[in-house]
Amino acid sequence: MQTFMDFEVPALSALISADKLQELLNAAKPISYALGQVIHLRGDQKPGLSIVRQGAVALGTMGFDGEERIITTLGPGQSFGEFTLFGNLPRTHDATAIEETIVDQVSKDAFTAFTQRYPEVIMSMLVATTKRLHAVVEFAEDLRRLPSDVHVGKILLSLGKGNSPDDANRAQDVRINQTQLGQALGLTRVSVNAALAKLEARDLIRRGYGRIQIVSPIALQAWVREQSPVEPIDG
Amino acid sequence: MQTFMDFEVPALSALISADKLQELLNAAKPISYALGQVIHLRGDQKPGLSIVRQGAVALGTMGFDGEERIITTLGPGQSFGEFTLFGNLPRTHDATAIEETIVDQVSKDAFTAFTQRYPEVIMSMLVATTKRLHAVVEFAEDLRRLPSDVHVGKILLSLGKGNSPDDANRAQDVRINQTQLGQALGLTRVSVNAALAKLEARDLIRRGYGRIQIVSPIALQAWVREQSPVEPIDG
DNA sequence: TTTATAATGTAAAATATTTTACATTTGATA
DNA sequence: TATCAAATGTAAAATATTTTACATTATAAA
Repeated sequence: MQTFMDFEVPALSALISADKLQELLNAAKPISYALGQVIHLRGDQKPGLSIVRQGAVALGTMGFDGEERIITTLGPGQSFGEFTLFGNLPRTHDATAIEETIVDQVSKDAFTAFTQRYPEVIMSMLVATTKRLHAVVEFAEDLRRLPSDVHVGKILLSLGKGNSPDDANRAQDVRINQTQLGQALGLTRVSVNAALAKLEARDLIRRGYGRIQIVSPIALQAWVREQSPVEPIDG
Repeated sequence: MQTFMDFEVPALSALISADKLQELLNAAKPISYALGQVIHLRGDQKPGLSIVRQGAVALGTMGFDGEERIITTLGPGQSFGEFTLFGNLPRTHDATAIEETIVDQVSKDAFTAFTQRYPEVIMSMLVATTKRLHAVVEFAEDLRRLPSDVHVGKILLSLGKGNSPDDANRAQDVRINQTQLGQALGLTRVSVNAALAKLEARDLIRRGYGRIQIVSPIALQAWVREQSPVEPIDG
């Protein structure tokens, strides 16, 4: 599923074995949501883990203008709500179904029972959370230090990685529009377009409709490194 | 100890009981560092948990100009290196002793043995890591969305919180200089000063030498909320 | 194919931020 | 106290980014 922050939410199946995951799902309550239906809002108190079974969920926050800024979208197998479970925090983002969606809702008690039965799951969660923390720390660093064109290039690389098999020399398509890219980076569409124009002038990317082609991932990466004050660490 | 990112590193003593912590320290190797001595550099591979016993350690990264950008400073009882333990990542920041310092170095093996003996420690780490993740996610959001004066005000509040007893109406001193504040927020000193001048014009703060006085935390907080597109969630 | 919508490309004016420069103030310390 | 280094205050020019506006292009749907 397409995400456009450079910290991805790992699918639960990457953290928990299939049979354990099934057991967890058995303890969950499936709830259906129509397209556009709100699942919960930022600030909501009810803790629990939400696992997308079918469809897609957008996580974001609403701005002054009443417009939703989407941070990431989650597909089948992906989950959200960890902050409410482990951080004792209210929901940190609005969640909206952007398709016909079924979400398996695991209560905090059910999840606690599950981890008591399989304590090793906690370590898996810790590893995943640590990696996410690292990715976000680096992202925050980039927000503060990178010029916009370099940052645009860098995030394109991270978005491209998930797509095709890793042939770093072959051109790669990233399906994202410039408005979304701007929201991810804290820039307007106009600035994103200008940044992309600069990259295009160097023949590193090509602008398309709802997509951007990375001409050569390896070349783009080399240029980004050259422009970065700090050597990137791959998560 | 003074930190100036809004995600603080909790002291280990907040996560582990005193006797267990002592046991962990017994398995550690104390190493002394002189003022200015480098403990490790970003990218270094050797995993392990480092616990400050005495003195102070600055974490940061070096820019093009060769100047260190300090992200946080750690004092006695605080630790660093979790990314290498749980994320299997190299060191993500340069660490430098900024006083005569002793660091207890716990090897990865020693730490693994410790968590096997006390599995509940893993949950404590997960809770702490989740809270830090949440704080950094919100911080990244602020970097993208808040005008500089609002962001400066917000970070002052978070820095002030750690100081005096919580009398939200009494004036509060934050000991930080404008250059450091700028590094934390991705702004230059000149911009920070301009932002502070705006806040001062509203009588929300007063600028000092190496410090900033929050005239009334409650008033500053109200103003920050008013200017923020999203209601803050307190971690 | 036609039409409507979404998305892009770009220019110009308005703001915001950085860069550069220099004077002043503060605090530490000789 | 006198001196020095660190930190602040501020102005002006140079850049970068946003805002606003409008034309063009691409895609999906009728």
